[in-house]
Amino acid sequence: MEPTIRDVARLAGVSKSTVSRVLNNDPKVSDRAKGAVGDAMRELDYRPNALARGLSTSRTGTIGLIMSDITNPFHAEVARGVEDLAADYESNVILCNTDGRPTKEQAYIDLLLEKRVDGVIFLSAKMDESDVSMLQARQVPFVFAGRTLLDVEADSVVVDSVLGGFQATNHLIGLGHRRIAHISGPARVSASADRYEGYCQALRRAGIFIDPDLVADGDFRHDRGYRAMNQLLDRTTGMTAVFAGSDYMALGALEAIYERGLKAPDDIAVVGFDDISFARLHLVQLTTVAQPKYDIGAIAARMLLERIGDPSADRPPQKVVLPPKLVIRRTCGDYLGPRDFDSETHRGDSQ
Amino acid sequence: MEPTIRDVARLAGVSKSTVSRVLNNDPKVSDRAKGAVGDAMRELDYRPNALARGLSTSRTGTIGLIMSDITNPFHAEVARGVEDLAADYESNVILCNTDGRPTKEQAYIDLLLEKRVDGVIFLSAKMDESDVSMLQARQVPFVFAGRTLLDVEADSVVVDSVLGGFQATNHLIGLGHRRIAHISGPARVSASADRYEGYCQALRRAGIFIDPDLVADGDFRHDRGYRAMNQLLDRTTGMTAVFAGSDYMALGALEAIYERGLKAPDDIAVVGFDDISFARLHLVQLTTVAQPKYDIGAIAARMLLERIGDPSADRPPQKVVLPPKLVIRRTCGDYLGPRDFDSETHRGDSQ
DNA sequence: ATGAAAGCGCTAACAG
DNA sequence: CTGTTAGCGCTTTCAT
Repeated sequence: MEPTIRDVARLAGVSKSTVSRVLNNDPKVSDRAKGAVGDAMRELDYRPNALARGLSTSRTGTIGLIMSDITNPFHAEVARGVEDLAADYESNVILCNTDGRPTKEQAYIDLLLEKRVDGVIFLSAKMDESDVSMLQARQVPFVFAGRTLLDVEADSVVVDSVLGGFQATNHLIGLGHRRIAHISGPARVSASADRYEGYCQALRRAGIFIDPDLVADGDFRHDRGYRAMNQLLDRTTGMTAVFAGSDYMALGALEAIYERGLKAPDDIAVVGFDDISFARLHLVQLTTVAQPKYDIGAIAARMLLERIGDPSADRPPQKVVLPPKLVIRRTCGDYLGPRDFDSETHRGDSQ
Repeated sequence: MEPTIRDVARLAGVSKSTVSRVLNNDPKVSDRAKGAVGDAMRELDYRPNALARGLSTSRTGTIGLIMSDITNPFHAEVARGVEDLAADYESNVILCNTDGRPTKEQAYIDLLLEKRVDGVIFLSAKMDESDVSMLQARQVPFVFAGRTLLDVEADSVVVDSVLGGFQATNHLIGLGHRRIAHISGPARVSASADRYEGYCQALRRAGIFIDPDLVADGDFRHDRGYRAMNQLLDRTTGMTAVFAGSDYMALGALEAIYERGLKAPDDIAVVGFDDISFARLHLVQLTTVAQPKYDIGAIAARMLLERIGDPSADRPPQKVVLPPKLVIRRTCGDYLGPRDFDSETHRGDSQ
């Protein structure tokens, strides 16, 4: 059997309480006792039972991470940030893949509640539908990473997608493009709408007409990017650039472009969104709007763990907005107009 | 406060034991009692406390997943398999990123032991150094996914890397290539040695001299693939194909090839290993040896959970070897020689 | 079929 | 500074 606090106590010649005290390094224990207990622990290779401890403290040192799919590189990166920070706080994270299905999400929430996690982080994409009511009822803190639920009071950390869309589009405008297409993300996802909004803002500011024919619906995924680009190529004329709502779609768009014997950036300039690791490959060299993926996770985790740290401090929900960053690579081509200086600045930023 | 078994008992007018019995659906409870308890649970929105339960049963329904980095697409895919299967067994998985550092790994093992996980899955890459002695001492079952520890008796699931290396090289030989280079994986990783061994076997079988000048050292990563390819290009002559130990390195190799104005497959055919999602992109179309990533995780998890299921059954450690699968795409070019039929077969296999 | 009671391993007042 | 005593919420004999 595993040694318990009791065995340690007996071996060290003290009471369980004393052992417990050194375990939680209570200042008021004599050095003598501390030493004896330490020796005993080492000798027995004692390891406190987190279950028992959790049962009496009702803190488990575990948080849940609910996301649609860890296989998505973007999510994986965020998860990494969460995990690293949790480790700093001596907490563990339980992985929950929901595939975006509410049923699965609900089942996981139930499980996490049974395990008495200290809190949970939501990383799914949909802007509605998360049933956090159970968490609220049980007073389990939670934070949203990468999105917010408008009608729910909760911590959240997001990146400014409107700004990102603006940067991407504005960069294209700065390069001299006027007929700029957009391949949007899935409906019902706030990031989609925001990126489109940024696109519109940039166009408007430049006094460019927003042509509905220039926007095609996508869903963030590769295939739809490919199809959307083909539609655009078929239906519009004079298009010289496209801003895709995600890198995957931008990749799909590039394929469609190449398939027609066109070239990027010469014929069509392409800008993506996310900066997944493959965008960086020389083979691809995709200009894109980078999201601070790791930081999204790390900050979300920190917010959560801090709140767990002192539940008494009844601070209001915080909303952290992180800035995206334009990363200029090959697929958008070189600067054409007179504002070369600006362009250089951007380029500098991105390195 | 959270409702407990006691509250349920009181409300249902039965004893705690009875409630516990329906919780574990013990057959010998009257329907009457079962109904009353069920009602009470629903009314109170009762949710059993997994900590308390774990404390008395010493089963937590949680397993640990130790890997170097979830951000690696290959690992993420395996993790997904693990998680899905754990969910089927109503277990949760705790994510542990070690970055390959033994210190971190050790710290995590300690933590998992404190949390009293039912078992752990190792997914790191190094073939030595895992300190599983603590797990053995505590009788905590564990399995290795993607590798084995030679001197440790444990379950493991791996793919036949020798066969994979053979398939890749043999395919190239079938296409008429004779001077085939290899970019190896990191030393100390069994998969590296195995893939190289497969390469040698194929060459030997075809009666082709194994030229040391044709093999360059890599580390599975992109940059090293790029550098290794450049070295090969500089130092050797007549090379018409290269088998890279990983897709990332193959991608790097392709870059080096393109940079010199050469083409794949026309000038140099390239085959990778892993079949990460990007290999499939039209932009890349990398011929590669696919590993059943998801299955590796799923099978490892199933083995572990089955063993946890009945610890009494003292079955000997199992070693599952999964077959890799050659996926033929663009970077290896078309079949040149007379054995067109063979080639078609391969192509059929891969779809 | 059901209840009473003793634990599981730890923490947390409360005395001293 | 240290020990005693109750729990934390569940399972599990052992009676009945």
